Amino acid sequence: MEERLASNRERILVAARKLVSEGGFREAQIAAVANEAGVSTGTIYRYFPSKAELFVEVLTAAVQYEIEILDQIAKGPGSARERLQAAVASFTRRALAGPYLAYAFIAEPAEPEVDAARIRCRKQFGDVFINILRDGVAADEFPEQDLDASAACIVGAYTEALVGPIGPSRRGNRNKEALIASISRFCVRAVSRDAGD
Amino acid sequence: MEERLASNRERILVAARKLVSEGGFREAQIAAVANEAGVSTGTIYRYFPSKAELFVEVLTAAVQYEIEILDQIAKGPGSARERLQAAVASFTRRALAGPYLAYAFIAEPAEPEVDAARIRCRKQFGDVFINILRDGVAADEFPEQDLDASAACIVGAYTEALVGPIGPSRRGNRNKEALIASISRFCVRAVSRDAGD
DNA sequence: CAGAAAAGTGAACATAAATTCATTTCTTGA
DNA sequence: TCAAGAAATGAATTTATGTTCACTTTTCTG
Repeated sequence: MEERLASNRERILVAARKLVSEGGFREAQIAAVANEAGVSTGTIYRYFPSKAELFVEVLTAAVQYEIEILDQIAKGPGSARERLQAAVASFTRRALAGPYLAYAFIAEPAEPEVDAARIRCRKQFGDVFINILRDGVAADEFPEQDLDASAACIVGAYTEALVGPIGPSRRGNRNKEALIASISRFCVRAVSRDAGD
Repeated sequence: MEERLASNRERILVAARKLVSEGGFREAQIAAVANEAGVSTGTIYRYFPSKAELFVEVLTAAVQYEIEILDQIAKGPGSARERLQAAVASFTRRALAGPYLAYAFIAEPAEPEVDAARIRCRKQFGDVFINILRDGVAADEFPEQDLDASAACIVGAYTEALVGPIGPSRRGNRNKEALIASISRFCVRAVSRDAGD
């Protein structure tokens, strides 16, 4: 039954993502993934050629999903400022709901291949923001600025705020919506002429 | 000779820092450190109880040095805005000159102990910025804001801009001073009412 | 239903890297 | 100078983990 094949593959991916989200790449050994997925280690190698390729797929799939949502926002209606604030808030809100992606995204994995994929993904995120920023500068909503640098700073800012020492896992349950608002306001102000509030 | 003892210890630390700076924690095995320092692996264990403790010391020493410089700036003269811009520029300039610390700082090391030290260090950096921001808000230079979140965002912003896909190691030699200026302007705007330029 | 093919298994293997320790080399003080 | 203790060595050991493969179980087909 090819349903089972597909379902197994999916289960392995889900298990791998779960482990990464909970303990980073460090906790996601093949044996642990196999256990979590309810299969044997050998089975994993029937579906994925190597640990590295498995995790590249985990990472890119998660990022692809996020990128699509952000892209919708970036290409949608509203001023550049509104779209930027919406994009940052949307990402951080989902990250806080279950900080899956955020961890996978910041952790430095052992395998160079996965690391390379991570860098590519960060670039993709940056590109989404570059588009919004370009619109904003063209419409004279935002001042002239180095778009590459601003985009990288935005990605870094919200990532650190989510998983760094401030992040929800480190301190007691601070108000999540307040944190989301603080982060997105920071990012909007950072590329604007004035705070706007 | 106890001079030699101290000098050996120092050589090991320097060698470890060099390897981390060049290839991240991944490249810094005990054997490599021993080779770089010109001692045997056994000798390293005469000076450090474990690999983890060696790298905790490497990390905290490097960060301590940076923190002191930033603290000077934070406690020095000038408006909060000026001090913030100077602090960010100072850090990024040194990081670009030899991206030692920046890499050590972002890389996820294998050992949980080192990872914990990294989080603590990020917190320390954040605290420096919190002080500047608090001054600025008190003097009504900056609008009211979540200081913890802003500080984390600042640390994340410049870190990502330095070592992420934008960083000097990824693209051709863009103008370093221009990058420094872009990053620090981003951070200052992000906490200010207006861009100020 | 039998037999072939596919899928699944997990113990065994391979590899890499940290740590140890029996042995050697060096330093010091009588 | 020499013995005693400290320091250094690096091959051997341990540990951790990715990968393989001979074998078992399941599924499909004539």
